[in-house]
Order: sequence, then C-alpha cells, then structure tokens
Amino acid sequence: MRRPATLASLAAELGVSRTTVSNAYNRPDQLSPELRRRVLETARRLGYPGPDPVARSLRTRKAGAVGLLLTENLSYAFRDPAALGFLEGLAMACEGAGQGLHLVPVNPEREDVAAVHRAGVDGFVVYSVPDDDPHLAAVLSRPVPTVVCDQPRVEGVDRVGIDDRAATTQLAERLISLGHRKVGVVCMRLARDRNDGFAGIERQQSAHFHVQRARLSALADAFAGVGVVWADVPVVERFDHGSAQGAAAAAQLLDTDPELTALICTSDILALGALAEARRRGLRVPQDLTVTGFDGITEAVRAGLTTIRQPVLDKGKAAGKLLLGAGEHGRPRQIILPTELVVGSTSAPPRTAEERWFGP
Amino acid sequence: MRRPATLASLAAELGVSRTTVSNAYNRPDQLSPELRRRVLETARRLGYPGPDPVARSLRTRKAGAVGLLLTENLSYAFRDPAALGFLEGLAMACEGAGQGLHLVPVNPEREDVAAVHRAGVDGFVVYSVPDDDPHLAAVLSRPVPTVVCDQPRVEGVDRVGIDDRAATTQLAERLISLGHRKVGVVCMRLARDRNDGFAGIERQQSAHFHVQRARLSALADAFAGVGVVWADVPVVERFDHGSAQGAAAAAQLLDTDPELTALICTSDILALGALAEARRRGLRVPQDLTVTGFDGITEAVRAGLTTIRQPVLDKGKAAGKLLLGAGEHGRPRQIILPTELVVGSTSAPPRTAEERWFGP
DNA sequence: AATTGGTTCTGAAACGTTACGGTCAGGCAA
DNA sequence: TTGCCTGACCGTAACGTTTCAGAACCAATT
Repeated sequence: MRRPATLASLAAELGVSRTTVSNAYNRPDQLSPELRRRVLETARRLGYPGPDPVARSLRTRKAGAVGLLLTENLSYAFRDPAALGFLEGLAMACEGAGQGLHLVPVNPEREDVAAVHRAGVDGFVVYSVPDDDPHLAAVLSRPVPTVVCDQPRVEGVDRVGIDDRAATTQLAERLISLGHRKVGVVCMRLARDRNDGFAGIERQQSAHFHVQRARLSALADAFAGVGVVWADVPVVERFDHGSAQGAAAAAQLLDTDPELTALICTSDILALGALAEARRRGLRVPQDLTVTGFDGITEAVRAGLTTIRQPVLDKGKAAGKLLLGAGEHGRPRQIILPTELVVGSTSAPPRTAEERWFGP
Repeated sequence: MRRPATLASLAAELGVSRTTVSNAYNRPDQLSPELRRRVLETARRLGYPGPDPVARSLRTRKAGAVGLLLTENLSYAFRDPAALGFLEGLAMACEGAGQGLHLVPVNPEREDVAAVHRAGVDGFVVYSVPDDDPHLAAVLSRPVPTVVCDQPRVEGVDRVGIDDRAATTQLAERLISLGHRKVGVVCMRLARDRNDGFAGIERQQSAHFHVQRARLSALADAFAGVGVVWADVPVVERFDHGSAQGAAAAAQLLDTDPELTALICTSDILALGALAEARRRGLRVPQDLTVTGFDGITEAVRAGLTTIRQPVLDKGKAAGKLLLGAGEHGRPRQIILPTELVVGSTSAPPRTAEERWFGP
C-alpha cells in the first residue's frame, strides 16, 4: 500500500462502490449513517485525505476560485491604497461566495502568458492593465466569464468603473472657476513602454491606459473651453507609481515652467509627492500653488488634498458580484459607480502677477 | 459541433494523435514546425482555447498555485500593514516562481472547512491562525507541503518566524532600565473566543495565539526579574485589531490604574491607538506616559514610536521560498528572522511622584 | 546490405473524481 | 396478491489531459 489512498481504493477496501464513498463526503443524506461512519473511519485508517480537489474540479467543471489579473508589478497592488481597496472589496465578495481568489503571477518583463492558461479558475477579474496587454488577450481567449475593472477597455465584456471623464471635468471646472489658466499635469503611465518625462498630445491620445486617456482628454476639453491651448500645457508622465515619482514629476514641471499656478495629478499618490516637492521648494499650498489629486485615498483626504473620491472598495465588491452572479444575462453588463469632488485645502485662486512679485 | 472543442476533438479533426496536439502546446520541439502551425491554426478555427488547466493539473499533479490561509476576516489582512507586508513578500516569492497565490476563503463565523479541501493548490502557507483552528487542521490533513508563519505552532511543519521572546525581552529590559515598574499591557486576541477586556494569567498562559503568549510570558519573566508581581499587572485584550481598539484598551487601563507609567502594546496598530488616547487625555508622551508597540510598521516609526521592528516582507518571501523549494530535506526546517529594537520618542523614564504632583 | 541515429509521430494507460440512470429490497396501501 | 413508492446503493461513462514506450521513416555511416 505504497500508493496514496484514493476514493477508488477506499471503495475497494470497503467493498462498496465509488459512488457511495463520494456520497459519504458530498451527500451524506444519500447513504445510511452507519455506512457513512464506516467509510469515514476507514478513510482515516488508510490515510485517505478526502476527495482530490483537482479531480473534483475536472469532473464538476468548477474550480471554486476567481482569477485576478494585474499586470503591474505586484508591489503596486499592495502599496497603492486605491488598488488595495479594490483588492479588499473583491476579496470580500469572493469570501462571501465561498470562492477563492487566485492571484495570477505575472512577470511584467517577459511576455509570458502561460500563467494565465495554467490558472484553474472559474472566471477572471482584470484590473489596471493596458488595452493591448497580451495577458489580457490570454484571459479573453479562455472560455470563462470575465469582468474588467476600470482599466482595460474591452468590447462586449462585463465592466465596472467610474465616469472618469465626468469626474475629471468637474475637477477641471473647479480649477477654471478659481481662475487657473497656467496648469501642469502629472499622470501615470500611458502605455506599456517606459516614458518618464513629457508626453505630447499624440501620446496622450493614443494612451493604452484608457483611464488616463479619459482624464487627460477631459482636462484638455475643459481648458480648451476657456481658451487654453492644450498643446502648450505640459503633461509629465511617470511609469512607476509612487509619491517619489510624483515629486520628481512636479519638480520637472516647476523647473520647466515656474509660472504654473496649479498641478493636476491623476492620482492621489502622485499628488502627495507633488505636495512634498512644493514644500521642499518653499512654495505655500494653496497660496503659491494649487495641487489636486484623484482617488480620494484616506491619506490624501487627511492631508486636505483637493481630489475626486471614488468608491474603490465598492468597485472590488461590484466586480466580484458581477463575476460570481454571472448567469445568462444577455448582453454584457456595466456598473458605473459614483464619484465625488472633495474640496480640500490645497486649491485656491492663483496669485496675481503682482502678488507674485510683491507678496500677498 | 455544439460541444466545446477539446484536445481530443482537435486531434481527430486533424487526423493526428492527441499526443501530437499536446506537444504542439507543450513541447514545440517534438514535432515539425509545419504540423505545429497546422495544429495551432486548426485550434483557432475550432475555437479550442488550449489545454484545460484543470485536466492538466490532474495529470501532472501540479496546480501551479500556493494556498494562503488566514482565518481572520479578510479586511484584517488588507488593513494591517504587518500582514500586508507579509502578503506582499509571499506574493513576490510566488510571482518569482511563476506560482499563483490562492487566497482561501474563510468564513470566520461558520466552521466551514470545505474551502480548504476544495482549493487546488500545491501547498499551503498558514498565517495568523490560532493553534486549535479547524481550518489549520484541515490544511494539515491535506497531503501537500505546508509552511507556517508566526502564528500557529505546529510540530514537524516548516516554519518561519521571529524570536518573539527575545525581542520582547529586549523591549522589556529597556523599559525596566528606564525605571518603569507600573506598566499595563494591551494585547491582541488570545484565543478564538471574543474577550474585550482584562485577561488573567490563566488566559495569558493558555493563549492559542502563541505569538501573543510568547510576548506576554517574556514580559512577565522580565518584570518578575525586578520584583514586579505579574499577577498585579493589568493586561487588556482586544479581539479586533485596529487603532480604535488600541485606544479603547488604553482607556480601560488608564481608567483602572492612573498610576501606570508605561503602556506596552503587542502591535504598532494598538500602540498608535494608545497614543491617540493619551493625547486625548492631555497626557504628554513620553513625559507623562511611555507607549511601546511591536512590528515596526512605517506609520509607527514615522510617528516616533518605540517598538520592535520585524522584517515582515522577508517573512513572506521566506515562507514562499520554503514552500516552493520544498524538496526532500529530512526534518522540518525553520527560519528565524532578526528583529531590532527601535527606540523612538515615545519612551522615557517615568516621572517621579513629586513631578506628578508639582510638574516637571 | 546492414547498422546506427535521429526525428516525428502514435496508442494506450493513467490521473481521481462525480453525474446519470439505473437496480434492488422492503414497506405499505388497495 | 398486486402495484407503487422510497431509501440505499451500484455501474458506467465521462471530465481532458500528459506520459511513456515505442513505431515508422529517412538519411547517413559502416
């Protein structure tokens, strides 16, 4: 008896059918308590650990798990509060449904899609991935339901997100009404290739991260509406996402154009870095410089940042619910969650030219 | 052709053996480029999504994923920076090895162990689970390697952790040398049953969370060494882990015994709450009250907390490495990572009685 | 002509389970 | 007695893949 015990060997030992042993574990009402007791006892004696989960999955066509794809370096997901909130919400939804959450390993460097094909899951959630990512393509090629959150834009796939354009427009209008006309933008990566520096209009418009694209284009339209030539507005991109990057990007903007009165950042993390850089330069916020963010993470709100709050936890929950409640529901569904402008203490009217020279 | 295509149907369509189709995907060098091209093309035409991951797992006896068990409410893992650091480290290790990370869904209320049996994984990491948890028992009953981190104490199982006793002793000696003799303790949950309040010696010693047990007993021994009767030292326990709980526990201690000169908390999160409570009461830290933590999370270190720093990220990495590099290595291995006493600005000698009455 | 060596492909045997459609004995009412 | 129902169990057929030992073929060497 070297080989590990299986359901079949257990059945043989007991002189019953495999079905009966299976029932002992899965449908106790299908056999007499006495026999069930004997089965379980013999199992213990033979060291049978219970039905093999993989074999069960093969037969039932259910893996009991949801795959999560995020192409970013994993550190990103665990360090960015917004991503973390999403992850938590998704995890809660899975937990509530008794489903596991399978984090798909992705090596951002190599385009190795094998892990996507190897994942034994009943569906995928895709978050923060560029439209043209090969991993995304691999997910879509798998015959399981998929829900996309925020980032990848995919025709005909269930989706949860926010209205980035409307939210950004609201923020832009706020700044415009305050009187800002000379603004600079700090944004996250726009495509899969690294570009730490200025991003021209061309690049902005062809961004493969459509959330960034939507926010930039909303800004462009809003400011164009008051006569600002968007092509002249400096937009700085950072590939990695952290406050250090935000600070560096802010420095780059302020070095290039000291006349800027507002720095619009497409995430709170970047904005917090920009705030730090302003402080380092002795610029008072908001008197000398207005800074805004996006996301509404706790740390930023606590710091008084003017930003857009989005319900990250709910996004995760909604994604989970959409995926797990995926019956036959005709056309793809879409859930757009509400956002809210949070006016903090980092935005104010720009100083006039006089004030710039002679103090407040 | 209603049924979805399988490897077999594809082989039949092509008039080749299943082996050949399998090789087309897994061992391209085993067949001519021309045939491979034909296989892949036909696959595309028939909508064959590539080898089924579950069937493959059944055959190869490899799931390509590591299970992570934490019995706590999932929010805990995503909100506690220490747990998060561990999670990140583990995720990095998995990612590096191309393994998925399967978060096992656990309903802390119901003792439903089924999810553990259903998880298709090659091994388990168990973190922050009481010794007597049924989920832990379920994991151990599965015939896969297991690594335990910190929390559960299990004979004969690979383990990574820190020397809680030594670290706590170091901290205690620091407080003792500063002159503290009237101390109170705030600790995390000691067992599976909820007890938000004082924990007597009995309960301390029989704690099912051995990390807490070790820290408490180290404190007891150290203070006993200078004549403090540990039975008289108030120890307050909190089931949930958050700074609000830390604050409430601190309040409970200070209400009961205003003479206390130091609050020793077994986690930074609790300590941050204790600091907030002290502030609320107008107690100056460290002049009026010394507060210490444990973990060395960024937020606490930034706040100047005196604490023990432990390498949470490395713990996760080590757990992953141990599990994934699990060959035949005789007896169970153990990795004990180093800790470091971080002396911050929240600890100082206690005020003398005179100072208490007449000010510094 | 026989041998060797290499490539390319095949057939059959697992891998361990659950779903489905039964059988069979016993009880119960008509 | 007959017919019907119910509880308890069984046999077979998947589920879709990989693995392993070889067969068939061809070219190059002895």
